[in-house]
Amino acid sequence: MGASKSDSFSIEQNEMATLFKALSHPARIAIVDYLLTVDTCICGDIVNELPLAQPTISQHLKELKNANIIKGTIEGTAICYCINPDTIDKIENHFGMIRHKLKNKCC
Amino acid sequence: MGASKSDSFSIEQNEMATLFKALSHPARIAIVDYLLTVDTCICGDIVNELPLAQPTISQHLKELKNANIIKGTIEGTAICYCINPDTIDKIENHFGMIRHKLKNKCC
DNA sequence: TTATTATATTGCAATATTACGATAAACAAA
DNA sequence: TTTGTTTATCGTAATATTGCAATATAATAA
Repeated sequence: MGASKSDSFSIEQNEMATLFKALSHPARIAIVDYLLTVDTCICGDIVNELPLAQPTISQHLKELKNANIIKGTIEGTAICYCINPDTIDKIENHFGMIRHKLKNKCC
Repeated sequence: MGASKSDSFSIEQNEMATLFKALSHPARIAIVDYLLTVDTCICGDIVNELPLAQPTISQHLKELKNANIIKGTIEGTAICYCINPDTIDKIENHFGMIRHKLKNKCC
């Protein structure tokens, strides 16, 4: 088939899968890394930082934005992209839950 | 093209992307969830828990194992799969780093 | 108005993923 | 041995992802 049976899983499971999918490509990890090293949030020069064409980077940015991992605000002609700390919190909480449940396990 | 330009990114970036890709499907999130709710680690019955055929689940387990998110040890005819806490640590550390770097940002 | 600059969208080819039936492999029990 | 039980692999169809050239859009500058 190819399409995932997302109906069969919980909303929470689908949400987490969507977040991880947004982070599942090295270019998108690199974009997040870059956003974290730049002092200001003005980030139109990501194109110069990565070995990918502008449309490809625009596409990766869109996926990160759709997943709420970054947010972008228009700043004249440029766009200011930056990390959305709320989503980072969400992912951290998920792993906190995993860590908590692991405490009582045999592994 | 379709293939990602993994050569162009750092080893660390590729590693994290691989980990997130392993978690980027609701069925694999559900498998991790299930492993966390079961007291013992004997997990051959995941097939009964998820609405997917046995070969599909075997494939998802293989991907989780390749990414070191779970480990499996042979237990007679069955296989005991369980979470690999080391990999959970690795992911948590990554977000710890993100959180740390975010402290000084404008977002 | 006409550039110029920054970003997004479209369209398409190459590749990867997902799902499952059929089958194989490995092992225990009868 | 044969039978059943458990897990893995093969083959294949349906779908999704990736990357980029070409083009479009939007805002500013001249």
